[in-house]
Amino acid sequence: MGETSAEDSIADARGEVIEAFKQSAEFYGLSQSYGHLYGVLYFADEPLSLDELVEQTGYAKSTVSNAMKAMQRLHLVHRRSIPGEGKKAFFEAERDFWRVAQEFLNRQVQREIDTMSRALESAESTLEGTDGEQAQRDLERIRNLKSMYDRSQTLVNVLTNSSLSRLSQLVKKIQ
Amino acid sequence: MGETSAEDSIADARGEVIEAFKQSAEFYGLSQSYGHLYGVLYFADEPLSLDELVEQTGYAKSTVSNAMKAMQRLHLVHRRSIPGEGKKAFFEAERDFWRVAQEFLNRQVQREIDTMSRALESAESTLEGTDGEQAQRDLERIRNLKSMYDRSQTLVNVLTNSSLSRLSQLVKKIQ
DNA sequence: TAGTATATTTTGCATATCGCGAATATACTG
DNA sequence: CAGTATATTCGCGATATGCAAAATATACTA
Repeated sequence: MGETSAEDSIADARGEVIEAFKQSAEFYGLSQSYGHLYGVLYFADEPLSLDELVEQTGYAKSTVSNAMKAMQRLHLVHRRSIPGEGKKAFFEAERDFWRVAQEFLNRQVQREIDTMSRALESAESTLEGTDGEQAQRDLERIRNLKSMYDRSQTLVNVLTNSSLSRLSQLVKKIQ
Repeated sequence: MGETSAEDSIADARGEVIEAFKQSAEFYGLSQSYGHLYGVLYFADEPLSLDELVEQTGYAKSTVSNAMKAMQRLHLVHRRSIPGEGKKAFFEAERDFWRVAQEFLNRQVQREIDTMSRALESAESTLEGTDGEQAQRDLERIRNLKSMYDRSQTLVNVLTNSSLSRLSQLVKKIQ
């Protein structure tokens, strides 16, 4: 039985976590490559360039470039330029998932809620002057939806404006 | 200028809401047809059969059948059989989104957290006996992740075990 | 301002997904 | 247990997506 070198242990440990990131990426509807690239950045000690990411993952440069663009939009990675390094771009992982979640709630989910709320308000006013049983039933269902979306809106506001520690304390209380 | 009939108003109002459902479906990574079918069921006064759904949406029966199967898995629709109607299946929308979200958290998200937690624990024990600066840095990053996933686990537990009204009250207090 | 290193876009291809109609399987009825 | 109504699966064509390699655009440097 041979000894396991520190390098091997580190590679093994990172490999396991990166594999889990790949599965998570798939779970959230992203392609596995995002999880892989995110994982490499997560363990990197300093920001990595496109070429370094290509070298460490084996993906094509275009793949990495597109992934970086997409993950920047999701606030999963940040772009940094390093003075004296020319045009070269460097990327680092956002390691605080709470920030990522807040940005997502604040932008994407907010849009979803807005779209739905507008549609519901419009449908509501369409039916408000309409008589008949069916119209009244529809109106009630629309108002139910609206009140649910209003509650969601409140929840999103709270989540995007509270710190994680504040929420953690509250969660503890509930439990 | 002609008067708008009650039927037209109802159709218009439903159309707007269903269109918003289609966009929502896309937002959550599902195909638009799911949103359309869900919307039709949302406004239906009683459970609808496959054929009725085909008639109201224009999709092929196989499309509707597959969509119902998928949405049942997501707890967005429920299957009901009506006594005396033979094999015929009827579907109704789950109108309480909070239930849908709870089921999703309880099943899918729980699995995601479990997978990641297992990977992190394994990686942690791989590195626990390893010396060296890099191993220590990795170990700390892994432990950070683990503590974040533990907090998520707590949050999921709270959300899946609390009623919406209880949570709403708390949210009001925070705000 | 020319040169060079680098990022981004485009292209082509393989693969996955969607919705459809036809074929098959299933479960109730008489 | 045969017949029939119904649901489900299968295979197809069209469309979209992901990846890699090549072409183009960009920004710094000397």
